[in-house]
Amino acid sequence: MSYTIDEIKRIEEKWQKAWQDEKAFKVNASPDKKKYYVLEMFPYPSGKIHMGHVRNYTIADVIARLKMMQGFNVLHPMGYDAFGQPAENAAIKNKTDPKTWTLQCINQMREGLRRMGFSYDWDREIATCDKEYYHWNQWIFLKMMERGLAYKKASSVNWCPSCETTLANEEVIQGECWRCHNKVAQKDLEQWYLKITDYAEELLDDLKTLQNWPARVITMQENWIGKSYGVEIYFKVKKTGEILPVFTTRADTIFGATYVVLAVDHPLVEKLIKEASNKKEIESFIEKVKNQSKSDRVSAGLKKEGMFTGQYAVNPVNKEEIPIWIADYVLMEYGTGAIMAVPTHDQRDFLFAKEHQLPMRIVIADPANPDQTAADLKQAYEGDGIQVNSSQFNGLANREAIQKIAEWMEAGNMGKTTLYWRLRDWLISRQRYWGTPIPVVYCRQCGTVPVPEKDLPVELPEKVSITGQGGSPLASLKDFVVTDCPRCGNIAKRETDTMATFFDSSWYFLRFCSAHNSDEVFNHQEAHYWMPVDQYIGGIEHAILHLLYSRFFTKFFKELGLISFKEPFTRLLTQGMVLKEGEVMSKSKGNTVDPDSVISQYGADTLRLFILFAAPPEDQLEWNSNAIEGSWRFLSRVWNLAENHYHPIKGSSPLSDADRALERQRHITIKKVTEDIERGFKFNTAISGIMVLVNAIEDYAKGKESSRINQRILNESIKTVVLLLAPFVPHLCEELWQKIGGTNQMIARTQWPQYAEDVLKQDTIQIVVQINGKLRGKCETPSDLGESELKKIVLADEKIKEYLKGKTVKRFIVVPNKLVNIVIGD
RNA sequence: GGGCAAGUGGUGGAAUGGCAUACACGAAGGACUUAAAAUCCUUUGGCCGUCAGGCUGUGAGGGUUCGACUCCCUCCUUGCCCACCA
Repeated sequence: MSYTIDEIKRIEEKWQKAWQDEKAFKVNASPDKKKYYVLEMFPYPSGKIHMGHVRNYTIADVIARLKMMQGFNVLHPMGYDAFGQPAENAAIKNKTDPKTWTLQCINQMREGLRRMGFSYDWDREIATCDKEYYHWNQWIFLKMMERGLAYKKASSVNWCPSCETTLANEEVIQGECWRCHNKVAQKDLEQWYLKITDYAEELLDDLKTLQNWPARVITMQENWIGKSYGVEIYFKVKKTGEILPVFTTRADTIFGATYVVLAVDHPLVEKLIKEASNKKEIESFIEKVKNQSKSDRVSAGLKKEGMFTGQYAVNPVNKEEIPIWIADYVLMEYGTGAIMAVPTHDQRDFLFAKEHQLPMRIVIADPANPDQTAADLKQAYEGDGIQVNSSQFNGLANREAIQKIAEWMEAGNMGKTTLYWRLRDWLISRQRYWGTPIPVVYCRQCGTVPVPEKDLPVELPEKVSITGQGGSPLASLKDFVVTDCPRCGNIAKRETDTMATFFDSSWYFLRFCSAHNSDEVFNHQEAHYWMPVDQYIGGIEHAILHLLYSRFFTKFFKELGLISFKEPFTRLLTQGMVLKEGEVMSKSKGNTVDPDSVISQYGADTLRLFILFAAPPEDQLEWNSNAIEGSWRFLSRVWNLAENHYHPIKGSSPLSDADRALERQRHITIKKVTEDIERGFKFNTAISGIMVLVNAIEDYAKGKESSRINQRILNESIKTVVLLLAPFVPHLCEELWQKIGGTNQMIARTQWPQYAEDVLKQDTIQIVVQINGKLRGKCETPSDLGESELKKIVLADEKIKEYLKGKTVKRFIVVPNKLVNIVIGD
């Protein structure tokens, strides 16, 4: 048979069917076998799979298949993150309902995944919109409620006017909605939160244990959690004596505080401006700032607006009376919502002070500019220096003073050292239909009552008409809303908000361990066997959102005693984006390449090989429709080798140099491919290594190296190529293995090839000779020579002699079995 | 404004202290063919040279080293993340 697309299609369909019929990748927890759990971030089912999915899942599949061949019991499941707003939008657009639309997308997606030949245990397939799944969302929510971790509070929240729903802080990217990119507004609402802040310390500390996570993901999470040590300093309102705490990380600058600024929504503001002569003016300023969206505030940039309240505060360290202002650049969400302003040493304060002609005083002398005065400053000096104008602390290095001043203030009740976190509680209620109903009932007598576990799941009503106009459609469904109070039996109202879909995806990796268990959230033994996930693979865009939430849920399950580990994902790989003409492939840009069209032209194997070969997995990948030809050509050469040059024989014959060289190349390649994948996911160089071996086999088979061909060596080499390629291009390799493997066993269940160190060794090697660091020649020498013998051979080399004529050898540097460098002078 | 990553042929990329450009794409020339496609062979960083070979070369500049794409410092450019976080 020749290598044609029709033949490839036939082979790929044949093996996809065989894997499916035989449930080739179905696994069970068996404690006597070593396990390996490979997981990719499950897709949102929005239609067909795209190139990003292909890349993500191909990487995972190679790892899964390699581990299988290495004898591990490999769990490699797949499911769908199926709740969420796009389904509602699509339902409106296509005049259908979200469930119908979603299930149809799932079917399309599953077919796309099947066509790629991924090694999933399809018996564990889950979709979060199934009530068998969201039942357990509700159960988890109840457990959190029991422990006070799920609670409802009124607060200013992020509100996306276009999605008409609330958003978590993590879903606001640069002031915009992560999904629709519209500006996010602030709104006062009563909403459900999860107390992720209770876990801030643990979430931060345990990042240290994640040795095999990309450093930048760790850094992003650290910054997001944002632990900062500082001092809460007790200023006093002069007139009333009320305490006004401000937070600072720079206690060393306390003597330079020349005014105090409050956020416009600070609780004290109303009182402070009560008797102000320009009260009306101040109030209208407050209104204006309150109505600004976050992104407006940021884009307003350096211009800082504010007003004087007419009141003064007393600085506890020197009893100085300084004015109290309100301004747009101080945020109620962080610290105490009030700051001491030190314009000489904080750029924001500096700009504000210039704008409003407020006084300044230098308290940290810039060592490069020790005599400058506040009037000389063109900008705030934020660097280190020596304390000045700071009473008894004068002369201290400011780094030291931070600590000393904090202790002194604490001792004198002027303040206390404090810890502030940037992390906020997670807002999880959404005013949308297509999500998990929050299992809570509101009763006039009993208040907020959780739905009892035995009444779960609270089912999401179906065939609901969605308008997309304000609020959850659930609120208008009388049958849903009106219920009996589980506690007193009187008539009561159901909660009509649904859960954010990030709730669903925060624990799905545990559900895969017991995918269809209807009695419990997951089985303890099964989770104990499979978890944690050994290798997790997905996009960097989830560096904070999903990966932080999942870590939080895992810590919560540990507290419940359901699991015994602290972190869900041992190793994390974040794959790069797929680009076309330098831009990210996306539907909105219209620059997508449909995997299906590539498959019908070249087959899934070529697509898989190309996407792994074109770039390292963490880098961006530029789609090049020419370059894919190279992958096709390579596979056809492998095919021809197996078809035309593999001939079973019996017995063996002595080896020539050319035979030994090929055999050595075979072992080198096994070593390289195994290490490239395992040590750094270097699929691109692993593949290039196999290409090198194929090139060598072709030369050998064509008689380029020697006129005599040793068929046994040739056969071994071809077999090795097919085995090494099996994780990358599984369909082709299954087919070739059937022809040359000499067994009926699937290649997926065949042992990964081994290499022998002694075959890698060479009797003679080439030593690179440098003179003063420049390449000047090469010498054939026996391996493992000592310095003196090596020196003898190298210095006897004719060419080297030429270079050394009339010079003195000053040093002779040897890198064993590799290189010598002769340092010469005149 | 802060943080992180990256910068290597015409292109994707390889080499992480020791032969710069593996592997592939593209291009050029050749073989086969009536012709084309496919396939195979050869060449392919730049400059000089008929060859042998020489010089030069990894964003720019400096440093460390016998030796630097690799380590350190300064700068430039690009990408990503965070951002009035006190």
